[in-house]
Amino acid sequence: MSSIQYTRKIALIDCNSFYVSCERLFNPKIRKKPVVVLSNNDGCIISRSNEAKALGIKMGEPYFKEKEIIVKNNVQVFSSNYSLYGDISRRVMRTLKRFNSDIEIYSIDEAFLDLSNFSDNEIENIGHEIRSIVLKWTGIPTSIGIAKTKTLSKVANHIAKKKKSGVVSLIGIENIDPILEKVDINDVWGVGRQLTKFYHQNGIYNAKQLKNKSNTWIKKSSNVLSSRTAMELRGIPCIDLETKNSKRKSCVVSRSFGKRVEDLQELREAIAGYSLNASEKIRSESLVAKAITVFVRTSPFQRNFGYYSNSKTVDFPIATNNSIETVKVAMVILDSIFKNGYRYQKAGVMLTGLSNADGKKNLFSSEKDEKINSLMRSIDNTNYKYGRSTLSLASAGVQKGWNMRRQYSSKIDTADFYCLPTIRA
DNA sequence: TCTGGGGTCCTAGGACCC
DNA sequence: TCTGGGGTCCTAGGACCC
Repeated sequence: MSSIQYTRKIALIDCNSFYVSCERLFNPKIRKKPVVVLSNNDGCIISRSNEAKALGIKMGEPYFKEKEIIVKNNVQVFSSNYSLYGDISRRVMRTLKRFNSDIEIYSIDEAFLDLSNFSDNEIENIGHEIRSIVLKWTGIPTSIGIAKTKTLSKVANHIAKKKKSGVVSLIGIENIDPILEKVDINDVWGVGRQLTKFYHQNGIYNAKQLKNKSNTWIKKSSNVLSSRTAMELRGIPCIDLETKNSKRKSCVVSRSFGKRVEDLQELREAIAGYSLNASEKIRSESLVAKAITVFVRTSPFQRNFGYYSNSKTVDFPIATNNSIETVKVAMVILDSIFKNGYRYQKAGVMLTGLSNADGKKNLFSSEKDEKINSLMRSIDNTNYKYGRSTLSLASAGVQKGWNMRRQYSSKIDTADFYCLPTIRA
């Protein structure tokens, strides 16, 4: 029996220590050294090189808690540089698309790729080919897991990360139970902290045990999502590849402040800026929002000054993406939830109920709307040409004493001509 | 001193309707 | 005194993901 088989095959391609790898691209001196990248505001550690992991530096830990290890071991530290990472990500995704246009870009550093059109016997080689081409063309190392379902390809990827070859395929393996038995339940895609606790209470500690549990029990004692996970572990596809770039349903812009903010005027500047930002984002995707939410809060970690957190949502009379309108409503909301005497740590704006903007005329459309729309377009164009926030509204402020900290930025921006690094051939 | 940001989906419960 | 049953829609909050 050597007939050629074409079973369903989903690959999960995951960039290794993605942010660290991006920084290393332009800085060969840190290639073999321990490196970490910090979250916005230099708050937490969100990417670690293998050398940093080996030192015991934990994912998601506050930077200040790991500072001692970092200093002692001369770990290289970077503030996050999202325009750089976004640009490198697009290059990686573009490269992947050459293998199949049926791709789901799952996050900045991960994509699912349908490889069903390759035969079972050649699939592992294809995996190696993808990996080496991505490395050659973008400089980014990846791990690749291939299996019949997305959940299983996550499992395969998890194993691939620990292998030198970086590629693991579960295609054509008759009995995968021995493999699943070695996968902790909390490493299964879709099983977080709460579910892990629940499964442990019920004697389920690894992926094999979940796979062999009855669906009715899972659905009854948990929910449909959990039973889908179990089905997928059995090789039955329940979660489709989402290859169509479907439009998002909400848009959030929020930041922690570089220092605590107590003054309403400063909060107003911040919220106005976030509103502008969010409006611009949804305009660029031709969306309009049905409602806007504003939230403010003090630090949940330092309650000695009292804790306060509040938010409020207001519907627009007519769905909009107009900055002037979003800022105006946001200011009204902020004034209504602001309370004096607190040290605010974070605030944000959320645009929800997004839908397509095109051709949305209604009874109340007017010439004035047209003028505003064209004003928005010219703001967007100018900002696109001359850099972010060239044109803004006065309410967004210019001082921005609350702006986030980015002490360790590599200042590399592949989208900004003046930041372009030079590369030797 | 210092603890990120941006998403999705599901469920329970309330409001409302007939 | 007696106080149904079933449906839809919306929202808040929780859990999960990266």
